[in-house]
Amino acid sequence: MKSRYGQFCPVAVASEIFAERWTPIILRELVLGSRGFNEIHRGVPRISRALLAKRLRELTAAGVIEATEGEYRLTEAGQELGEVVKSLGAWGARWTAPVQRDRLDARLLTWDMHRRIAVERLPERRVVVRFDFHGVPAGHKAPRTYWFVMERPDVDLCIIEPGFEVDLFVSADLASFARVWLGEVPIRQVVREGAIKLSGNREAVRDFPSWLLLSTLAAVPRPAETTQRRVA
Amino acid sequence: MKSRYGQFCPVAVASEIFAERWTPIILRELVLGSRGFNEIHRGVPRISRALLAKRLRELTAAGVIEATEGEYRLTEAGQELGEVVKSLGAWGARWTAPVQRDRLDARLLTWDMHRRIAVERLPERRVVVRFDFHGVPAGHKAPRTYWFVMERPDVDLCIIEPGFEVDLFVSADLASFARVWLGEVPIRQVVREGAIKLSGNREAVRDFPSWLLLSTLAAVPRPAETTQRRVA
DNA sequence: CGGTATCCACTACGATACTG
DNA sequence: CAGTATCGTAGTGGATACCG
Repeated sequence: MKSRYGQFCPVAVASEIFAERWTPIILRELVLGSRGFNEIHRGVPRISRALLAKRLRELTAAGVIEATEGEYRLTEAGQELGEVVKSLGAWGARWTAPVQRDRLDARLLTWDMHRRIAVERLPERRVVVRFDFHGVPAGHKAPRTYWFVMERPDVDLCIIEPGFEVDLFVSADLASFARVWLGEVPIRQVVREGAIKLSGNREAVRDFPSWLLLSTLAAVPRPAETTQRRVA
Repeated sequence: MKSRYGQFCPVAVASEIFAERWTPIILRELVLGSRGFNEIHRGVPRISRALLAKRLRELTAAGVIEATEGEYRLTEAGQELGEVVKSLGAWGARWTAPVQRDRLDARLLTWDMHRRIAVERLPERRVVVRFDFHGVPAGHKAPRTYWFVMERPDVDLCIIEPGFEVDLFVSADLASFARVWLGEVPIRQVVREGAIKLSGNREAVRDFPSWLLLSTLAAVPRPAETTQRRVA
């Protein structure tokens, strides 16, 4: 076992575990609650399955996760490393401009969103939402249409027509919706400006903004307007 | 500019900046106060100079550091990223066993140490300390002997005989000294056990343990004895 | 569902030498 | 001191196919 950095400094040792390609993003998935291999992969779709398996093995060997009964779980050490992932994310939310063309991916957005629905605010009956995203650069492989089938307490994400009647149609510019998701701009403002259009069942249109909890990073305070932020 | 991860998630965007090879360690040097190119390189000696220059350019482009008048400085964003470096280091101190054979490097240890001397506790006059490390695997290129020339408020690290009379001789097992440096074991205990030997001027022998401030990570609380820690 | 095996392409990196 | 230039290579990881 050769050390990448050859330093006994704990920053270097921790970096050998944490600062590998894809690893922070895999850990983010685990922090957000993914447990199965394919489930994790949905949150990191552009990693190859072979490499994902390798990274999971490495994290297991490092004692950050445990693999039992086909589930991956953060150990105690892993949960503390999860706090580092959160601070890194908070830094990104504060100091970068994450919504850029080559980063837009509707799969990821809907995958994240379906975990952040306030199920207790949903009506008792099943609610079906259909999303249509536009403003996606051509040549992108991700679908433009997604469905949420929400039946308390479950929220299922579909990429093929689920066959139920749709209660709410959401038609949105992908970049604008991503900015809403990240808390950079209030959803009602974007609806007013027309970059997000809601139609269908009257109550669903009215209540949808309250169902959607937004990213856990949406609440991160941003630097003052006067401070220079980065375009990275 | 193609995105590494193709995700607008701030964790991914921040990882594109932070979780690159060597970058956390370069940032650690900046956090600890290094400013010049060669100064930074002394704290990251195993990176090639070409790659260090490239990383510094990338960090500048990302707005994490600024290069002015031949000095690199953390920006406001960089200082906040420095907090992430510190938490990562704290995690490493808590959950890893950093002192392993292939990570020992006396250059790094002495380089870090010379920045952590309580100069205000030193005598008025110049004090010269000579370190001799043993227990280093053969084939290691780093010297075994180093000198600190301490003349308030400066502490100079030398790898060649500075020509002054030596006040204090420190002869130590490198691994043991590293453990002391990281706060894993008290210096007086290791001196008692014989893995560190102090000789020379009587007062210097007595006071040396109080001059040496230890790593900034030495004070990190470790998990309870009963909790499993990693050997990574 | 949850992976492994194989193969190949690339590129990031280290080594070395050189420059203002 | 503070880098740049050049070049060869090790190793990383993507693609594809296969398996229990």
